[in-house]
Amino acid sequence: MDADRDLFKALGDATRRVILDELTDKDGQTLFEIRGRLVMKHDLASTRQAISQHLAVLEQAGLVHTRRQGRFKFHHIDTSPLRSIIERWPIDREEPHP
Amino acid sequence: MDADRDLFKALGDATRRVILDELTDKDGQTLFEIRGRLVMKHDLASTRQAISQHLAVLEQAGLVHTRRQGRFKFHHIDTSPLRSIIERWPIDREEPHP
DNA sequence: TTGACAGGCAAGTGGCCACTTGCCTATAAC
DNA sequence: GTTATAGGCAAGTGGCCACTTGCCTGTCAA
Repeated sequence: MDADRDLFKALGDATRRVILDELTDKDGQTLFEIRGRLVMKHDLASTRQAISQHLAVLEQAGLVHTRRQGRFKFHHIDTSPLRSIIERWPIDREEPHP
Repeated sequence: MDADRDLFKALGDATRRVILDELTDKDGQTLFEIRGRLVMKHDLASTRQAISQHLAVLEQAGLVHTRRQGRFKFHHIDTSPLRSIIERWPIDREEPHP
């Protein structure tokens, strides 16, 4: 229940959106890989714990699926929940000359 | 700047999402019309002020445009900002048989 | 088996945000 | 003019949430 609440809550944070960006750029990263990218490319000095919690929120929203392998946990993006947004509020066709 | 911050903040509240639903159903409503619909159809006993503030947030996000006429102010939905979402994180093509 | 590495659990804290409350402006009907 | 209607401005408050902190579990190499 409350699937859209989880979805929009997940999208509501800027750091989580950047995480989705990085997973779009390179899917299947570990927590530490993601953290490295946030620091390098986005000057986001987040704690490991903070990012871990962000990933949990993204997973609950169905935007990220995880896969365990040994002591690694790989994170995979899934954009299909976003479809509910454009289905709920259809986007007007682009009109070339208004 | 921070256009997407405004956008996702606007979408982050359940009442605002219902307001977008109602404007999708019937565009160009006044504040009191919207309030009436929230009470009737969604059992949301919100104050006029609360809804007014919600509409301001939606307007700042570009999801709602307003038009004044006499003492009335009509609210029009604009879903085009939503396009940035699916452009940012492309939605995978639906695969009929995985 | 001992240490390093990848990740998890849980309590505490500070800031943002939704909502209320009270008062005010403007248009229109009587 | 007087009254009702439609909406606005601004300060105060409570709750949720991002983030930290401290400690713990599990995997692999040496």
